[in-house]
Amino acid sequence: MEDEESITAALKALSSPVRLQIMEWLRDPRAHFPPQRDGDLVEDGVCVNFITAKLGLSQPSASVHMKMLAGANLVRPKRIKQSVFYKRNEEAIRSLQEELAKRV
Amino acid sequence: MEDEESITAALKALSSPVRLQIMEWLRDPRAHFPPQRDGDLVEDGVCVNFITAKLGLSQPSASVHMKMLAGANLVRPKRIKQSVFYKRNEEAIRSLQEELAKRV
DNA sequence: ATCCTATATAATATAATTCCTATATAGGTG
DNA sequence: CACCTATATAGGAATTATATTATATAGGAT
Repeated sequence: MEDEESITAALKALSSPVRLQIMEWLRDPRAHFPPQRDGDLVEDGVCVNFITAKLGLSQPSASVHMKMLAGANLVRPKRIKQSVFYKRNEEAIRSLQEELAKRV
Repeated sequence: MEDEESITAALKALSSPVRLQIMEWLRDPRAHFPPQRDGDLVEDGVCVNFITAKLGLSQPSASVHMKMLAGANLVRPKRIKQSVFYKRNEEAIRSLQEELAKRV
């Protein structure tokens, strides 16, 4: 059971074409990103650096987008060495969809 | 199959607490709105006038919110006499949820 | 320590959202 | 027709979102 605030935060996070695109990419990291040295694409997540490059936005913009997705609990960050890797939070995503089915 | 634009439009429409609330009310109009003279709450939809009153916003603000929901195809307007009645578009809502399950 | 790479934060500009008041339009009623 | 009710549109103010460049911080490598 989520409160309305967390639901609208998640919906707002997803209502940007840029962030929706990121979420889609993260469903199948191996299909969309090159192999990484320091973290496994699937196990650990995708390095922000690669997401930034693929987006074609500035590094700070990408950083903020990822932070918003993380703030909505849709992805989770993991720091390895100097890099941050983002991975989908499947449980929270499922819970959002359930909550959405109840309310909308 | 919906295109990304219609999905993000729908998500944006739902990512406002006000509009999410409206969508919830419209799930069970009889539980949330008084009986109407000119149109059946369930068959025809809920009169904008009642939605406006329940929201506690100005009439133009309510009008714009409803227009956004309608623009995202989440509700459908029906004009009877001088009033407009809004009803959920269950098919489009289901289709959005399916599309969301595929992408997010 | 110095340098390099990766990410975050600050400052800023522009655009979009959300609300308001005032006004216009559309449709009935007397 | 004049008038009333219901809804939409226009214009404007405050807030939030999205992007940028410049700078700060964090961690490794030389």
